Amino acid sequence: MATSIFIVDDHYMVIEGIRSLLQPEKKIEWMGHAMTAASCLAFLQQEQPDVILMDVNLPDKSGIELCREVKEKYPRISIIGLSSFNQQSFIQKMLEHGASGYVLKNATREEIIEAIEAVTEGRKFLSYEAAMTVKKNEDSKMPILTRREKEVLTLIAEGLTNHEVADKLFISTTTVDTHRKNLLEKFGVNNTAVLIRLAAKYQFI
Amino acid sequence: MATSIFIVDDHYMVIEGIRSLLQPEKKIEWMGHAMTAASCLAFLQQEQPDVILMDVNLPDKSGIELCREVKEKYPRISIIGLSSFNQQSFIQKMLEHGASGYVLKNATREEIIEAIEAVTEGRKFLSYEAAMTVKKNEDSKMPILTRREKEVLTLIAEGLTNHEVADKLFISTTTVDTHRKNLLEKFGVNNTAVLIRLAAKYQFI
DNA sequence: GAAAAAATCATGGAAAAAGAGGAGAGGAAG
DNA sequence: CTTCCTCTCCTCTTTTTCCATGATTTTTTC
Repeated sequence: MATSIFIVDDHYMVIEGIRSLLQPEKKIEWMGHAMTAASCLAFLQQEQPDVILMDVNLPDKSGIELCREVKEKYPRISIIGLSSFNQQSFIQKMLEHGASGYVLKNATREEIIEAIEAVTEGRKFLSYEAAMTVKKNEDSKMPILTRREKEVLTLIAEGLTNHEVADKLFISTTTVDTHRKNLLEKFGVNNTAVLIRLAAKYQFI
Repeated sequence: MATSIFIVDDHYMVIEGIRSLLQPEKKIEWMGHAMTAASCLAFLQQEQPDVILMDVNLPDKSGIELCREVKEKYPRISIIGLSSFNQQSFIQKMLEHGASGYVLKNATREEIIEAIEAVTEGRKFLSYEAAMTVKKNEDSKMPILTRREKEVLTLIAEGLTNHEVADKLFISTTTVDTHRKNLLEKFGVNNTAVLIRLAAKYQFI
């Protein structure tokens, strides 16, 4: 029995690429595609595929949100996340919201087919590189910040001085100074410039 | 006479998608693809296509850099930038480094073909949305920096103090201070934190 | 070749951040 | 109950940045 699949991605080239890759595969039946979350949901009211390949970045809604909604209404459908960049947080969130797998857009034909097979059998599938990213980022230099440190960091990035941050958070200037020093230490840097650069890199701000 | 094209993109699905889209087109001859800047340059030593479709994000080198290199060695080749997100600075930089056009990855088949036709005729082609982005951002707040200002900004972002920057550039500390002040003024901010945040946003660093 | 822009340097002062060190209160986890 | 973490607060010194103002030389641009 063939596995029916549907794809949601706002990039025409990617849709076409996947279709072309899966064309010769007899075990896979192409049901169509949607370029927005809305049209995906509209389609699902008519027909339900076995598997949805879903981009994490959609124009009208995040793939993470769509993932949650689809799983809520149609729990039988397996969802495979699809992303061009290996952002660990997205991967994590897709899986938390019911996705069964994750493949990167530079995946090979074999990898996609393997992912589809895996999820139809109820297994999870993380493409090698995505798995590596999860791993790499875990032991990378990205520091773990406390709630307060994130608040302070955000305000620093907005240009507030220690004194202004202190006023805003109703704490002492010296406390802000301590948080700031801890931030510098956690990031392994010694001034605001590099702190903000890394914070931007790690998407804290 | 057919136009020969080559594609550089690290996403297999995109390569496959474009190939599939251009397959029926008789006027276009598919020469092959590369997934890294290095293999692209290696290919070009053997054969030169008329047009290269080039992703701005490559694993080993930025598309902007590759663009510059290719145009330097093979000025006859037209380059079309390819990107999934419409970041104005990338578009701008690709064009500054010799690209003749720019299409987004959600472009339609017609748009890609039109882009290829345009550049072979020596015209520039910016896909509608990309053009909109350029326009929108042109009258945005992105400041225009001088060569020296960019150098100073980069070093500040690396964590160097005015004194250290001065030593590195063989200029006086007061000169660095002046450049720094001008940077703050051009960005319309009043401290390093916001300066670096915006610099990161505008891809200066 | 004149005008504009960029790069260079300076003085002096106020504000802010960085560096070092210490310390107490409260909560979570073992 | 103790240990660890987070958040809080403090002093003191040094370094760095920010602000105001002005000026000379070199390079671009028209």
